[in-house]
Amino acid sequence: MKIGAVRGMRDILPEETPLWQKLEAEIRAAFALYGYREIRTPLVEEAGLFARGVGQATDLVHKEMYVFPDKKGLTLALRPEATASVVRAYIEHGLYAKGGVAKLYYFGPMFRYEKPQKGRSRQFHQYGVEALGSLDPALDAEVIDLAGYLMERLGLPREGLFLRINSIGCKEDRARYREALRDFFTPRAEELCADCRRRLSENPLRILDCKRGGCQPAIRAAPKSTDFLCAECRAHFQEVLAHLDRLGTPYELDHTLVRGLDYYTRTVFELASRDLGAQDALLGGGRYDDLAELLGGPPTPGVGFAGGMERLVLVLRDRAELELAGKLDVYVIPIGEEQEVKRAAVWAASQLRRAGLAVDVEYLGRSVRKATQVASRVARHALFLGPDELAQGVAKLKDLSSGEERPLKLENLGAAFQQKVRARG
RNA sequence: GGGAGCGUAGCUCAAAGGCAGAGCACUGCGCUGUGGCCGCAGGGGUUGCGGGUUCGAGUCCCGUCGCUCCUCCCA
Repeated sequence: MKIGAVRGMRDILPEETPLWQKLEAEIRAAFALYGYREIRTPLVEEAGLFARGVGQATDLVHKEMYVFPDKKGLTLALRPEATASVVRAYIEHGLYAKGGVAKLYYFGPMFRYEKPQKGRSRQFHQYGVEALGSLDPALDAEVIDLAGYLMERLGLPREGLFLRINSIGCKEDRARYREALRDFFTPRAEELCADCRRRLSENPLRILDCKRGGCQPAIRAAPKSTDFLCAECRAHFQEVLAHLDRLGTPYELDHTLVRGLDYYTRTVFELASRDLGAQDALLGGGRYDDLAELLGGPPTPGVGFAGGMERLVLVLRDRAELELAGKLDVYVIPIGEEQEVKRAAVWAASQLRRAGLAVDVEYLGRSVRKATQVASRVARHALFLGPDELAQGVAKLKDLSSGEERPLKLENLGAAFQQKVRARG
């Protein structure tokens, strides 16, 4: 092996790209139906955007971010997620001044320096939506409904999925809750793992995320964030759930769902698959009502989610009955060594392409038999062109499913082909 | 960051210290210029990389890189 792809980053080969294209098309279509329009932001941002927006203390920023200086000494970062970029662009271009709710969606690679495993790589691809400008709990519900609709549209059975939801309240609620957790866990510190004892001082919310068996009894007994919601946040959350009930969306209240990014407020949710391993979250999101202000813009509430393409591919690959082969219309096979013939073959291919047909030419000098065999695999028709045909001004067109073969005048070749094929129905 | 397993042909995998192999794929021939089946032949490899032990290493040891999975975290 001379040189290979960088660790945690992989090539998506032509075998797989049709599935990716199909998924992208479905996702775009679903987003469009819910009123979202695409935004494309740079892959590179000032590192400070994520430090401030996502949170300096989060794993994602202080452990997993690709950071590098540019030639002028600016500290740049490959984006580890897109919400901060989208909100930055929203502020920078004054999209709030256009009034209404800004509904934006994005698509593209993200970068996190992590140890690769199933469903987790260093360059991965996310799709996501952000709805900026409204506090309405109906919008939270709509975003969650969009996530559910997307999964339906992709053919993922509802039984294989589950929606976890929680509310972590506004900034003030969270401060009170954080203190309550600290008060609760401090006397029980011996029951917690080393990581959690560290979290106790840094960010007690994250203790709830711990998956270690030893910590579970304490976590189960811990106070719930929903018991610390102010009246407004409580009403907001209840209304979100009421909408979900009305929409017929099943969900599980999960008091340990806090998510790892600092900007989240109020509603947080995760849609996970029962068919994946340890990395089972297909998409996750929530509300982030303080983010725009934190990044120097006007106070603007927002809600959205992000999903992982690779995980979608993992779940969908096996059940892809999608006929994605994509055969050529014509495979042109020049016969013999004569340059005159070869030139005519290349010319014929060019003519057919201009008539809207997908065409390739035999370039490897394989035997006619072999070339025909290849043609039958990759194309619907073979077009034979040798010295005899050239002398008569024709080529022989063979239908590779029926075996039927007919001469085709080279003059006006594209039209002749269309006529021939249509005549047969 | 911690742990476990695995790296041999394009792909899937054999070779348990002694000649690096099979199936599939690829190319040619049987069939001179026409596919699907069958038969025959052929091309292919620094056994991930580097070191060590040994008369001899794909095999044992050390290191390194990569992959897979778990933990952690998250999409």
